[in-house]
Amino acid sequence: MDRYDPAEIEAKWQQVWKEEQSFVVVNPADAAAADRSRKSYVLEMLPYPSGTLHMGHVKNYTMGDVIARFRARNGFTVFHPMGYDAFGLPAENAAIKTGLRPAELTRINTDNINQQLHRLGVSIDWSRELATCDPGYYKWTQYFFLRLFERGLAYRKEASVNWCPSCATVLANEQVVQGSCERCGSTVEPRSLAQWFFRITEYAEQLLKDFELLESWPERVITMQRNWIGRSEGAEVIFRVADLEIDIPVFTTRPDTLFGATFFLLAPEHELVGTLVDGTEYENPVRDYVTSARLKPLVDRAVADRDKTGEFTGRYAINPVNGESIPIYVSDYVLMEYGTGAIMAVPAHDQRDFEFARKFGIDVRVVVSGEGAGAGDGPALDAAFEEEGLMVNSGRFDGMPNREAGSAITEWLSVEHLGRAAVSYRLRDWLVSRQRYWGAPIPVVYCEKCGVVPVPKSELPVLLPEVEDYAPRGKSPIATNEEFVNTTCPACGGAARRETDTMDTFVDSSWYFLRYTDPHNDEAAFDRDAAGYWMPVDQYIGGVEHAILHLMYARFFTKVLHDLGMIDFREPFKNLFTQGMIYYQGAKMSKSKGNVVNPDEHVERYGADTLRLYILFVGPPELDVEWQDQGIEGSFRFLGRVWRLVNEIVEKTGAAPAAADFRGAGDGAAALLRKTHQTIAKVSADIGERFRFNTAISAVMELVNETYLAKDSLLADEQGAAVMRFVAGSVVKLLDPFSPHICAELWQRLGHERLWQEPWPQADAAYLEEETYELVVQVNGKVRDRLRMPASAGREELLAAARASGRAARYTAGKQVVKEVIVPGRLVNLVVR
RNA sequence: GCCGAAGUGGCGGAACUGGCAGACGCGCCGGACUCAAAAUCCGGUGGGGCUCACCCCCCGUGUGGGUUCGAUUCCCACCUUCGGCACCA
Repeated sequence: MDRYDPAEIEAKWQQVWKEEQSFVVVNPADAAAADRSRKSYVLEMLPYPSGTLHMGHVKNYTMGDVIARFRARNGFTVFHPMGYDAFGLPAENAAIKTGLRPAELTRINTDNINQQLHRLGVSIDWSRELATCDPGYYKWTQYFFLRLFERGLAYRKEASVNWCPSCATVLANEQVVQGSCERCGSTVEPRSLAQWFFRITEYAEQLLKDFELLESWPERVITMQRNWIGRSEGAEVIFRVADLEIDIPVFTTRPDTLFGATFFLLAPEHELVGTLVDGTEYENPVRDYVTSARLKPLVDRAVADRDKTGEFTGRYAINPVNGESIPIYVSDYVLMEYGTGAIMAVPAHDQRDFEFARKFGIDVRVVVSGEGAGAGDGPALDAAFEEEGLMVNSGRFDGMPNREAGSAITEWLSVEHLGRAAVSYRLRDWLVSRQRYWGAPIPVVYCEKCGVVPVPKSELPVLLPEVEDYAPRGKSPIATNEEFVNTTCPACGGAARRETDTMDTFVDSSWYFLRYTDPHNDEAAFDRDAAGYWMPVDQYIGGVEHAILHLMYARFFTKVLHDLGMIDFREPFKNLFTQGMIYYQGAKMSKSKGNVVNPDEHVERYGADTLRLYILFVGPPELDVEWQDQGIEGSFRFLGRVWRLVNEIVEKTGAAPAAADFRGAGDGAAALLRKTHQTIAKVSADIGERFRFNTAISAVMELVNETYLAKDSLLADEQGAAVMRFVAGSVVKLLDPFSPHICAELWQRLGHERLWQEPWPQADAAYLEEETYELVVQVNGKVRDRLRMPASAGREELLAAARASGRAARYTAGKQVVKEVIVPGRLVNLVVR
């Protein structure tokens, strides 16, 4: 018997798969009419090509491959493409360091990853490979930008935005974590800049509602998105500024507390602040306050337990429900980006307002009174009362439950044209401009005469020009390329300047799954029927770190494309699986912590089959797991064990077929057959239904262990040998999705061809049933005996056997049996007193 | 502070619908093979007690309570760890 040599076997089969194009699928000739019931689109999040793949990728792509191979063997036409999220800052930063052009560097990295994926033996349709930095791809990213622009969904606006000083670019809200840049960790600064946004807020309601179209998504991902979108129901109420003919609307979720409003607040950025104070004695202090608030880092401003600050404007607002004049202040705890940037403040029922009122000596008026609440009056309160209760001090609404009163007040406001029911979202529009080089140029020009003019479709792509220096200077490096910048206006033919910002790379990855369906199309981003045939993605797999970012942007894009009439579905990913992270030495594997385990070294040392097997065996795929250096050794040993077992069977039984019917086989053979069918059933369910690859693998290990023990006696006779061949074939088939190379090889040695085209084994119910089982006999819930019983035994028989048990009798002697619990197939519990 | 996930041997982890806790793997211990070692094959391995000959008994799934004949599993309270959100009116 030759030794198990993974390097040789893996190269051999990878070559076969490449030559035969084993995993290439073609679009149906008439995609619109084709039967879609047996197609399955299995997709893993595309990698960002930063050098090489890490263990997280290996886990991601192995999981996807197990599902892809499993479905293919179960009769599905599996669509399993791959590409590269190739634009982005790291390539550019590395280019600045190494002097290589980002395009070159990216090419090197994608080639490298392509090779790594081949070496892992992932069953990918390589004919559809794409990179988002190819002009043939980003042409369509730019095209979508223009379609959004046409619809008013892409717009340019001057706003206070998040600026990362270290990346020297602006960031979307989603890319700011706790006031810091998601990528580099620097503290983000506010800056007022004119930037391009996508109007994702327009889709806030759809993004929430369409969760119901999803088949299976992790609940926590849905929750995270729901929280991020942050829908609040309430009312918009109009307050008039006394002495000035100005109306200021506010948004509140508590219209029931309107009678308790004792002051009014504007965000420092509110456009009316100047109007209120200009020319008054309050102008200077208020302007000073606004200036300092604007300079404050966003992190500092977002801290909840910070002392409340503010400035009185000298103006008063009139409360529409009771005509009272309440003072207007400016305070930085009011955010311009949320609601209307102005609020009515009800200190008795909002903790933040309460703190402000106490500091500034403003009245606190209770209008909702409930149990445990300071039913007492304002001065007695030591905290805001935010619970439910009955209305007081609220005119004709007194005595009503506050929830009811909220609706009644909103209704009344609406009749009087002083307000209306309203919904507000926490979600902000998606800021897509970036002042960096390595991205898709935003396809617009600025003309002195015509203003903002979109580049016509026929002139796409707007090619990313070469530049001398990629270093970020607060402006896109492209801005230095005069040849690029200076152009003519597509509308009037006059002189114009190109936009020099590039798009956020999350735009690129918001539609790549559609491009795979028709990757070489020059006429369109994709063919409608091809996309309609393959989409939506049946199983999407990736890291939970994209719960909000990529997954929400891709959902948004899909909805826009639906509304543009380009596709018929509104959700891109029907089922989502989020994998856990890999820990090592107690911490997340990361370059900065220096605790990375390099997959290449392990492929070299043990082979891809072992690495794939181990990474899924180490624990449940959705949980974070700990990488153990010695653990992988065990997986390698196991594959060696399988190798020797199957080879020995081949050597000793020759090419004799595995007999189909083993009825009448000896006891040992029958037991092993039963185990085999049980294993087939378990592995099928674990992969197909539960995604529990670790237990599927351990089930195969059990079968292999039992086979080793039965081996010598079974190989002694002909029928036993036939059983052994059947078992060997089953082991190889069951293990194939995890470790496809060794299985392909062993399958060939068993006298067959192309394991990856074999149908998945089916468990025969006739073998699953055990004839006897071990009945547990309990006394008062404690196990006292185990009896072998026929599977057919009835309740009476089980009870009689339990009562006859001598061991159990020791605990029932002299006592009275007050209850008998009989669970056929499991146990009998005698309850004694 | 709010929301979510998790807590089981020396370690990674099993236990599907409330029914034998610790599958499988790692590590460790012992045996076989070998001049020897590696590799391989076989066996043992939660803790404690015992007339420790493997009979047998007790304890044991983060902590404390509860429901139940029976709880790793369900309920309540708490502790710890990780993730998300956090002045969003």
